[in-house]
Order: sequence, then structure tokens, then C-alpha cells
Amino acid sequence: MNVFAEFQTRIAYILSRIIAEDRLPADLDLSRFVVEPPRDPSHGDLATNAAMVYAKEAKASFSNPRQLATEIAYALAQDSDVAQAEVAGPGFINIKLKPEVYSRVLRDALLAGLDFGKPAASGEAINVEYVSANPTGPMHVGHGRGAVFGDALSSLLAFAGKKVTREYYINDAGAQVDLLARSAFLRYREALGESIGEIPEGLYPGDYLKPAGKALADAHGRALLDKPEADWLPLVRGFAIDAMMDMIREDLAALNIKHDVFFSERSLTIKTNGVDAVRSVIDDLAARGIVYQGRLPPPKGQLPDDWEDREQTLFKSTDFGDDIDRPLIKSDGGYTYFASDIAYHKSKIDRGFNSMIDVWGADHGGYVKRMQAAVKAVSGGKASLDVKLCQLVKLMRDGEPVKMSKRAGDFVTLREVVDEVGVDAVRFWMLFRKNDATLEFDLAKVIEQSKDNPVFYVQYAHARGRSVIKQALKAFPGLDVSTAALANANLDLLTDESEAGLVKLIAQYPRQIEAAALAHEPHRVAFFVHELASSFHSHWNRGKDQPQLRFVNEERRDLTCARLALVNSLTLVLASGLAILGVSAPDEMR
RNA sequence: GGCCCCGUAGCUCAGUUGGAUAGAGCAGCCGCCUUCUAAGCGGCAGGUCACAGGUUCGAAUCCUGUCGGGGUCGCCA
Repeated sequence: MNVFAEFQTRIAYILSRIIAEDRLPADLDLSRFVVEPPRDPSHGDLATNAAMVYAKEAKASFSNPRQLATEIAYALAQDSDVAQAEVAGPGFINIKLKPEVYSRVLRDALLAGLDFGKPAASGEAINVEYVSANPTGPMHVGHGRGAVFGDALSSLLAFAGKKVTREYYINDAGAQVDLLARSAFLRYREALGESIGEIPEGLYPGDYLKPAGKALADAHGRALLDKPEADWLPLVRGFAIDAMMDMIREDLAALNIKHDVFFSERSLTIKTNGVDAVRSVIDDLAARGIVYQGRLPPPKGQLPDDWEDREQTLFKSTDFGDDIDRPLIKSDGGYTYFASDIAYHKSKIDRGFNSMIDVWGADHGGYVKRMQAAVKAVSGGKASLDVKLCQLVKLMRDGEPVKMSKRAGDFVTLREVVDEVGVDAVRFWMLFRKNDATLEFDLAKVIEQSKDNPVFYVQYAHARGRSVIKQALKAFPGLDVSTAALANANLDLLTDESEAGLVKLIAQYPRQIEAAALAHEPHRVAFFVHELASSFHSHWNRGKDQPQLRFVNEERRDLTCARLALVNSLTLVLASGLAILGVSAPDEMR
């Protein structure tokens, strides 16, 4: 039950009656106004700006917004759930609900359990592509942010009733995987006892390739040593990519992240009937006249020293909102990354996704417009692509940046960080920030189990709630604390203002979920559970000075049950929110 | 130079898609454990929402420009 959504509907109905009387235009967009909690709680439980939003359209029949507001408020006051509806300021309508509405919400939350706040499933298929780190080495912290963000966003959307496919795009087709293969081949020779010396500049020097080299030696003995590169490269490449993907999957598993689909870029360049998927898209677009041969102006600012003005195959992305047309074929005749990316997104569309989200690093920001242009072109405007850019992670320790050696292979891996601070802390910390703001990740702070750390703060609230229920069982042995039983408690006994505040916050959960899912912003869930935890801790502490407010009251079984109902639904909402974030909700923290 | 993101309290950040008197947490100061977990709570102090215009009943939020920080700029991925 979402009281905000319900009143949105009821107010829309009131407006439609006014429309029926020809006092508002028939084509009024009834989704323009909002119903939200007023910033100042003394204003009531709900506030709507409906009268002000439609001020212009109302001019003909109403002398000012307040007059329209007065009429809506009058109609609202007849609603059996409304205690009071009054006009304030320039035309706000403040609504006070009858207490039993909140009893209903609470009962609803208990019975729905972890499904509370879940809207009716729309079943819309949505593809979320995230991580997509190159299969050339272990994941670093920056990858981790995108991974956690994409995973939480997927969970959020799934909770909001979408059919979510979590996808990983393996960049296994570029020059970087050939370098990987050469690097692995060196490790192979090393495993066979050769002294390989320093890894040459440009290859991947990390020790993580040693096991792959060893495995190659075990599988092929000395058979590859004397062959020319052209003969061993595809084999070693495939082998090394598999090894790297296994490693990346392990890194992801350490963060409880799983993908449904691993999509290989290389598979797009495999020919069936003489044509590969990339060629086929280019041909399609060319047939429609939006791929052409032409010249690009040289880039502004500093000119690359190897700039060569030449005619090339261009996609007319300017027709679809991009600033410049984009090349599809490299000077060596291979496809550009963009070309295969068009084929890749077409594959998503062909697989039934009209709604796609890509999670990228901020360094790919310049790529967003062309990709969206391509999706528009390929789908004929039917499909939409939202790109979420995750900003840099600044890794710190005690306020000092963690030094990362320039020499590759010596960076701090995601795995090291997870092992040091734990999954819950990494995930929450990365989600407790908007994706497009840079993230300061201080290992010392993240690991600190204290008030300084929002992870433990929220988890503690959950544990504390569970503990209250345990304590209640001591005072009332055999008490039925199942959600079904608690839903039957006399919830009207929750009359204290601070208790009511908690219930009202719980009532906001469905609305927060809806907004977060709509905006593709999982951080809102993190902030919401934090706020809920804060209100709970605050209320709990009131019981210190005012023992009559404590949850467990040995003389009042009925009151205790009502309060346990509150605590129970509160822990359910915390657990639900934390589950979306992929953070555990422990029953105790000692 | 073009494009994208950011600029809110000393620091790290929220701000319900344009709403009412801009909020948290740290850091600072003053309090609270014979209390269902003090991993907690209450209070004080802290602001020209970078700047200047514009849009309207109403702007931290939208538009234009300026300044500052970051990213990116044919064939890398």
C-alpha cells in the first residue's frame, strides 16, 4: 500500500470531476502534480501542489489557485481517510490523515513482509550491462564501484517489478587481448623453465598471469614453443581470456555479484554465411543512408601527431543528436569499438530489450551521445538507452591517497580491498553516494566499526530491532511474534508522536522505491534506510528517560504487541532495503 | 577550443525531479551507560546553495553566460 500513490489517484479523480463540469480543460495532464510528505511535519501527512500546477489552465473558471485548492480540499475532506484538508500558502493543500490509515499501512507492511513496497510487476524486460572490465587482469576498485552500482540497480529494478537481465560485455576482440595472449605466452615459456627477464613495455606484467602460463605448459607441453605467433596466438588468447574471466568472476563473486549473460564481443565478428553481425548492421545502416564514406574535420585543440586526413566509413550520428559523425572502420580495416558496440546493442534489442541501461566509468562520458544515437538509429526510436556514469573512486587511507605505482601490475585490486574491509562495508559505502559524484573511499574509515560508519549504523538498527523482539519473548514467554499475529495487534495503541513518526517513515518506503527505480538511483535506498535507522535509534533512546515508551511493557501485553508490530515491520523494511543494496541484515552484532 | 559531469556548513555529502523557514554525518563545544546492545542518543555552533542575469505564483533544482575542479576529444578500450 502506497498512500502517496493512492492519494495521487484520488486527487486525479477529484480533478476529473471538475473537468467533467467543463471548469478545467479536457486534455489536462493529470500526472503533473505531486503528492509528497511536507517538509515540515506540522503541515500534515501529505501535501499536494495540484492547484498551483494547474493555475494557468484554471484561470478561466477560478480567480486564483487558492480557489481551486479550496475546492479540491473540500472534496478531500469528504474522504473517509482524511482527518483534515486545508489550503496553505499560495495554494498548497495539506492533508492530515486519520490515524487508522497508518494502522492499515503497518498491518499491510507486516503481511507483505519483504515484499512491502513492491509495486505490481510491470514485467517490462530491461537489460542492465555493468562491469564489462577488460579481461586482461584482476578488477580494481573503480571497476568495483560500477559492479556494485549495476548490481544494486538491477536488484532495485527487479524489486520494482521489472524483468531484469544482468549482462557483462566481454571486450575480447581488441588489440588488448592480443597483448594479453603475448603476455601469457611469456609466462608459458617461463613455466617451461626459460628465463624471460623483464616483461617488455606494453605487455601485462602482473604475476596473475603466471598460473595461466603454468596451465598452458601443463596442457601443451613444449608443443607451442617453436610455432610462429600466428599459429599459437588464437589458442593462447582464448585460453588467457578464459583464465582472466574466471578470475574476474571470482572477484565478482567475492562481492556477491552474478551476471545472467556474459556476451562476447568477439562473437559479433564471427561470420555466418560470410557475414558477421557487425558487417550486417553496417550494411543495414548503409542501406538506409546513415552510413557513408566521408572525411572528418581534425579534432580541435591539440592535433594528434599522426593525424592523417582520409576518407572513412562514418555513421551519421549527427542525425540522432550527436555532435559529430563517428567512424566505424579503422585504418587497418578492422571494426572500431563503436561499430561492434552498435552490433552489440542491436543484439540486445533483437533479444527483446527496449529498455537498456549501461553502467560505465566516467572516462567514457564522451561516448554516451554516440551510443544513444546508435540505439535510436538501430531501433527506429523504439528502444531507449540510459547510461549511468560512475565517477572515480579515490582510494585513501587515513586521509592520505593510497599510492598506486605507475608500473602496471602493482595496483590495489578490488579483491584486496574486499578482503580487508568486507563485502557489506564495500557495497554500502559505494552505494551511499550518487553515482556521478566522485567517491572518496578511505580504507581506515570504511573498516572502522563505529558511529563514523553508516554501514554498521544501519545494520545495528536492524540487530537492535531483532533484539527487542527477543527481549519481548523473555517478558512474555510463548508470545506469538509472527507477522500474522502481530498484524492482529491493536495498532491504534501506537499513539506516541515519535512512534507515529516511525510508522509514517515506513509508509514512505514504497514511494522511495518507486522514485529510486524511476531515476535509476540506488543510492536513494541507502539514504532511506539510513534515515529510518536514525529515527529508530532516536526513538529507542527515548525509552531511557521515559520508560513508558519502551517497546516491551511487562504490564501491557496489548501495547507490547502493537509496538512489536512496529519494530517488526521496521526491521522488515530495513532488511528489504539492505537486500536491494546487497548488504546483509544481521540479527545481532557483537 | 568542442562536448560531458561536478561546485551546497571547516571536511565528506543528501536535498523527494520546480515547493513552504536548505538538511545529515564527521570535526568542535556541552550533556546522557544501576537503560530492551553507548556500534547509540540529546543539545549548541556552523550557509551570499561558486558568480551574474533570465523563466514564474515560487529556483539549490530549469535556461543563458562567467569563473573554478574533473573527464574526454578520428583508428585505444
